[in-house]
Amino acid sequence: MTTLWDRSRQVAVQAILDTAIRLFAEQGYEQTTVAQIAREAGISQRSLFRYFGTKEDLVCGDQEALGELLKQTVEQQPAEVSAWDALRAGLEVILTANHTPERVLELSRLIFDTPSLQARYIEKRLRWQAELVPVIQARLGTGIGIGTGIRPGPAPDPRAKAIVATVFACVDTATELWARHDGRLDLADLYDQCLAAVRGRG
Amino acid sequence: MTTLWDRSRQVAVQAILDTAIRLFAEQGYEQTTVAQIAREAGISQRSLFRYFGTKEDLVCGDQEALGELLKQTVEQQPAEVSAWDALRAGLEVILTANHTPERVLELSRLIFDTPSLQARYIEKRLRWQAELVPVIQARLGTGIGIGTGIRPGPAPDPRAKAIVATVFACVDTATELWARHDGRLDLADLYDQCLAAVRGRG
DNA sequence: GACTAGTTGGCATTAACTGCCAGGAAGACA
DNA sequence: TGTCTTCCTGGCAGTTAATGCCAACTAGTC
Repeated sequence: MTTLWDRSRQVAVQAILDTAIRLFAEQGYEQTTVAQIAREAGISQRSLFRYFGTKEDLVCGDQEALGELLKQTVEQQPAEVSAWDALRAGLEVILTANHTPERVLELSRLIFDTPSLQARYIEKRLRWQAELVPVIQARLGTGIGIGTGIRPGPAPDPRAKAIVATVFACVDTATELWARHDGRLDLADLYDQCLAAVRGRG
Repeated sequence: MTTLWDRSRQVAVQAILDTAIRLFAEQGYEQTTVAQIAREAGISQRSLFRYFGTKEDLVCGDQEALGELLKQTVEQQPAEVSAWDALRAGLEVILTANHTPERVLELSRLIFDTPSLQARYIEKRLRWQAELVPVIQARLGTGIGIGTGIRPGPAPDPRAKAIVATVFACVDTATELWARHDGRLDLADLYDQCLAAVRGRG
């Protein structure tokens, strides 16, 4: 059941978010203070920090949910799907599950143009990666029988970690290019090109 | 000519660095304040911030020079060396040009255990990547003749960017694994394993 | 209509920085 | 050697993000 508190909270969150992104776009991220956002959104600074733990969360906040969605999608791919294809399927879902392309573009530009935001974004992304590694690890274990023995000792298997990191490197590369070209190119296309350049097929 | 000012500055920098890293290792990064570092290093807080622009620079500071070295090494590889091999050669140089392995290990652990440091470290690394992309781009242009046309218009070529990003993703993966295993594994070996997992050879 | 529980806003505080200015030490020059 | 310039240092005040605490408030409960 959706209580009035929930509703008014959602309204407040949306108002804060709209105000913040508008101000960031107008004056830049660093030049906008949290106090100003709170003032223009009609809320106290203290409450703003209760909704969004940090200023950076105003931009990269709702990525936790997205990460969860990504992980579940990858997990639910059929067993015969390769690790690469499973990850690709997950990314596909995230792309379409996103907000309006305009806002995504706006946020992407903001992130790639603001070093501190970029750092925070990467930090969140690293958490996605860490969660995905065991999923990919499992998928690798069943399918292949390479010499890289998976001993149950301290010997690590870097493959899953490397694959996940590479996929995200390509996503990043594609997204930055996409944002720098104002979204006129096809993001999935760019990603495929990146992966082709790396894996040498295509 | 090396003036006394230069010398005493180097001494001060070293003292600050030693104090900082010791304290970080003892109490953790977040739990250590800049005021404490300054006090124990016998310098004013104001001067500390003149030497190191930010607290994070105390850990990831001297990477600018390393980035330059990396770029030059890659650039100076013979023309017939592939992009991948050129990058690998550059990494090899950086590894050996590093400080003592103990300190590298200590710093790596610190970085991988502290989210904000990890993010900042990657941010610095992104700058290396950006500088390397044109170098790799040139190397790609001469050697290969794939259909991905390099038109001199707004159409971007994501290949170089993707390759560089992937190489660094593998470096990261290998370094983290290496640090987590207290440096008992061979870093170059781990890197090769990562790349093999990604490119599907080996 | 009272009671509980969750929410909000103000106040104080901390920690990372930054600008400003006075004082001091290094180096140049007579 | 004495002076003068130049650069460096330290202290102080101020800004900004972020956190803890407490009093006032308000939605949901009985």
